[in-house]
Amino acid sequence: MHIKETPAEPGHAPGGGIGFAGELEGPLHRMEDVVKRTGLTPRAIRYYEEVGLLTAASRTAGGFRLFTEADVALLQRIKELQTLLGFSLAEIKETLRIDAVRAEIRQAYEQATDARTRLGLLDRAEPVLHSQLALIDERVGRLTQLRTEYAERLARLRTLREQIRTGDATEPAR
Amino acid sequence: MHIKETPAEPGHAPGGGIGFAGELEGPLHRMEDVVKRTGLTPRAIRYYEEVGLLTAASRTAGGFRLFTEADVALLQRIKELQTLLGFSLAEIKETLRIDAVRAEIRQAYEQATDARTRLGLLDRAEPVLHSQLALIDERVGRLTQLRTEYAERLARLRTLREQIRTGDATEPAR
DNA sequence: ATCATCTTTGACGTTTACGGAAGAGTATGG
DNA sequence: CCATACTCTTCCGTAAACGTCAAAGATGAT
Repeated sequence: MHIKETPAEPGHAPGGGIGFAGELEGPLHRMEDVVKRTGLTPRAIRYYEEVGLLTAASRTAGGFRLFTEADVALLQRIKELQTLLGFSLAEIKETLRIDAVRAEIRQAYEQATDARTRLGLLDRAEPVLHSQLALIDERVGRLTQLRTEYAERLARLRTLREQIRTGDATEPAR
Repeated sequence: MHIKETPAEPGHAPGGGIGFAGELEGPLHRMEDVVKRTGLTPRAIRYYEEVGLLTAASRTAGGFRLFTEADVALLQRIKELQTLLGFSLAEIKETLRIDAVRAEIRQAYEQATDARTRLGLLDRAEPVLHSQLALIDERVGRLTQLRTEYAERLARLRTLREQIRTGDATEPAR
């Protein structure tokens, strides 16, 4: 599954030269670039690969990792799921697995296996998507509520300040 | 700051008897009650105190912690911020610190010194509230965006399933 | 060929947020 | 007074998610 091995062309002018027809999988990026684009550290990226969040990247003849554009996107997604939703890597892995199933289904759909299998996959994928959507909704709800609180506080604070500024103090004199 | 030391009346009938006039700070709760009401563990609660999320609770003569109703509310808040918003304890601490500052300013305001002092306090409080609001807004924004993605995926997944169910395959025949 | 960077694989260290057990003391119904 | 249940502090352990060297090799530019 997944043919992805040491390619022949590692470097290929990274910075302006748009390769003419002939490339099959787009440009590949070295660790440094990916680090810059994702804001992650090399260690983190390697760790993600280690725990199976990414399929092992292809390598140069010397052993340097080469990431595809899809890898970069995946890493950005991972970071978002982590920081925005507070997902653990395990949860993220599950999420990505669902995505993979979705992609598989799309492919399988086109390559048509049997309907029962596809339905089974869909049925398993849906509740997970559902629960995640629910989780997002709940979080948005709570955050919105919290936001309202803070906004009200800010408003009151400003009102107070204005009152003081206009000399409209609670106790004018004694 | 904060007068809060070993009180004289620890037990005082916890479960039905509403104390008549005379209590100044409401009923105090033992660890077990707090645990039941918050769903937290004693260890976690002690840990929160240890890292300064709560001001150290008062104690019985023997050293048992006694929590106020405010403590319980705070613990519930902590749990919410943690599980629902995915805040780290550090972030929660910061949030609570802001709240404390706000409360302090409110007190100072009510105890009214001169107008200049009050204005100064308000001016210092505002940017903090502002940044908190901005943080929440950003989070809500990203979450909403993520939500849209998920909703779309779910919709597509359902569409696919329906297509399969109705036998509406891509290739009807060859 | 050579130097300055990068990258790799270990391997061990660190932080966060508690869990769990030990040993001792406290609270309380009977 | 006593048994039983709770609680205290202390200290060690842990799982997750990397951080941080170290030693060695790989790349790219000069």
